Amino acid sequence: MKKQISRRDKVLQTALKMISDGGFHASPMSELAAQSGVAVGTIYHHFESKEALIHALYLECRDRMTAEMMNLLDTKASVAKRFEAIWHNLHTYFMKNPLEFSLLRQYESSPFIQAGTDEEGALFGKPVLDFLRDGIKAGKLKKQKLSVLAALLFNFPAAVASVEMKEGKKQGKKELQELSEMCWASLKK
Amino acid sequence: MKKQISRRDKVLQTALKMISDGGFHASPMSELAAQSGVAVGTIYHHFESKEALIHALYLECRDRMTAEMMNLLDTKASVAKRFEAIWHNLHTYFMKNPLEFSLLRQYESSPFIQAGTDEEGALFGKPVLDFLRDGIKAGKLKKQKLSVLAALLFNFPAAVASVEMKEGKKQGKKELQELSEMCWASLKK
Amino acid sequence: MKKQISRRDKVLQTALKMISDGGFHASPMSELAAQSGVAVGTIYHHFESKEALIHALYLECRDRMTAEMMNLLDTKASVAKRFEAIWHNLHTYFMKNPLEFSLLRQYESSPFIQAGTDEEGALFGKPVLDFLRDGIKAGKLKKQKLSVLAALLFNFPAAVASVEMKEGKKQGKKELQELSEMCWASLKK
Amino acid sequence: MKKQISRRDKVLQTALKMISDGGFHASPMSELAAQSGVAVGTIYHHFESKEALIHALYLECRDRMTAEMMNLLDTKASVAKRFEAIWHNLHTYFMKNPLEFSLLRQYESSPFIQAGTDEEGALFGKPVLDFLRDGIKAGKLKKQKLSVLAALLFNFPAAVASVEMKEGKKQGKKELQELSEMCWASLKK
DNA sequence: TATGAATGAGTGTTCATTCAT
DNA sequence: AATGAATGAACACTCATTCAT
Repeated sequence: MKKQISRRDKVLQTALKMISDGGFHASPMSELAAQSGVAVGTIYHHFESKEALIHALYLECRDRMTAEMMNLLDTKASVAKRFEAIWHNLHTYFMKNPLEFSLLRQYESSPFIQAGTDEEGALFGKPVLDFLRDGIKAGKLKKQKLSVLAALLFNFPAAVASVEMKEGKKQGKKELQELSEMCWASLKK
Repeated sequence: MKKQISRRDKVLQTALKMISDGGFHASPMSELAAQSGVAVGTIYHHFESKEALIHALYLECRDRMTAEMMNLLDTKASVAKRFEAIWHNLHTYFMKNPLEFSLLRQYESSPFIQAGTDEEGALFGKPVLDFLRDGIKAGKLKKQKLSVLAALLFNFPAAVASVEMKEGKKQGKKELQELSEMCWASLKK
Repeated sequence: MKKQISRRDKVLQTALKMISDGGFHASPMSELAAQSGVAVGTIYHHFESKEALIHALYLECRDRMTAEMMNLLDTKASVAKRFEAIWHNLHTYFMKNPLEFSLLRQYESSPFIQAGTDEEGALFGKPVLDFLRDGIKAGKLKKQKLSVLAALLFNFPAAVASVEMKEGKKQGKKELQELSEMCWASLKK
Repeated sequence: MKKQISRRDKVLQTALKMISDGGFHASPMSELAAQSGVAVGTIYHHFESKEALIHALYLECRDRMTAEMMNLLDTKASVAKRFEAIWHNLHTYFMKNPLEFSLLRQYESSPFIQAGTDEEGALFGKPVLDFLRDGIKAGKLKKQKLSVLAALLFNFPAAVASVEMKEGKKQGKKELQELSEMCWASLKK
């Protein structure tokens, strides 16, 4: 039982690394198998196809991201405070998990697979969407479409993290705080 | 002479369509040749490799985008006014050129090739960067790194356009105006 | 287990035939696969590349040639006697294995690959080189460089066999005996 | 008129270099044209096909070799003396013209083209064959087939030169003289 | 479950040759 | 003669997937 989980997870973990490094198409199943220490056939016992494997990986990352965003969130704090916390959580997640970040971005911007993505509310999980919905309803956030606000909430810190990674230079605490405030300035009513 | 240009351009045009539709890897050279109405060898006469072809395509899109952003810009207008114009120009470019938009996003978020991209000032051409630089110097824009401001300026309308396309529903004029202002609220000092 | 060996050997055998007939470059992998009754991918499962396959084939032929040369050799006979036996063995090998002979000559005179060839003593295996070395030491063979003597020992019967094949007419026993003696007259001290 | 000759010769000269370096198949016509400073089409004005070009090149080399072999030959000297002169001439030709040597060997041992080779007496031109024929008739050379003697006369110094080139080390004068005598010991009656 | 040899359609790329200029 | 853009069949090699063990 433990072996099964371990194998499946090892494959996903290796896949994350390979795909982040070189993209979907530079990650052949044979190589994935070799680096994971399992046989090719074994991967096909756990995932129906390469596409299914990648989709599973995407879902895992997405869920981890959502979980991280809501981490340690004081549900009684003001929308502004919670927004700030979420923003930093998200940015931190990106910076601490560059592989997952890379995968999420690749997946989002690729015409690879489109079906199934918007099934469950796209990019963010329910908790985040609820936060945004409530914020609008409470008159604290701009009255734009939920999907638009969500996209902005994702892309703002993503753009920042992307630049930091590309330039190999992290933002200072002060700049980061300001960036969080800039994003808030944009979305708040 | 005319034929040469025409062939090269036809290939680039077809490539844009194919790649936007299905991604880099769903665009075989043989198919590209067939759809372009030229022989495979002819493509290799104009581009050293598939990679070179895609890079050339990316550069063309990038330059067109930059040109569109600065279109009809009143250089004497205030930074706020010019910002607004640029924002709308960019958003309009995305909406009117979904193929180029898709390619730009794919290229940016792909681990495909990284070298050579940041050579010439990355995402935007010089005119746009000059505008941002001047805005900071004049105290009208936030004092953040140029590359960060540029990334935000790109990703904000991109996120909006992306949602519009995904949902197949254009934003209303009023919403769009507000979104432009939201972005400005974020970057202005 | 048996199947594996059989497949690999079938490929090598077919390759020998094809390459001897038409040369390296008239032997496409696809055709080799077809004539071997295996899939293209299967060849690549056994050999890293076409070059590797050819090199493996060369090494096999070389080893078979060396083995044939030393066949039934009376180690107590005089150098002259053993030389004669070796010469005839080699000539016989050439005549009985025209495909291998052709491949060896092609490989030797081709600028195809040079590295790795002289690693193990070049053209002949150790037993033959030992015979020559001992012959020199015993004062029975000319005091020339080992590699030169080896080259002569190879090329003399090779030249003879080559003419026989080209003209489609085998040498008579008497002529052959004289040719062997001619070669000995050349190398003996 | 001068231009024509010059162009044709430049092409042949470049082809000799390219083919010696990398073989027939690593010498594309386009590259040959580029390195020769002419257009591809121009080559096809002078040679019917790549094969024809290579054959022309082979014939030129063969004729130069024959001419060199008979260079400064004292027609009144003994067969032995003339043999020695021819042997050294041939060896010198090989060493001084490694490109032509390489080409001749490649051509000879390749199943590339076979027809047309034995048309005119194969490897050597008439003067050399006449010398051998006369030597046999005069009872000074072994009574073997002309083609066999010719093959031996070619391959002996060729083998020597080949080793010298492979090992990057020329033979000393004394060794060379002995080698010439070894060859003579082999062929003389 | 696990294995990995086998498959073969599909990929990027090459290159001898042609032909309009 | 000379040019070189254009052609497209042919090539070496890849890789998602299957299946007998």
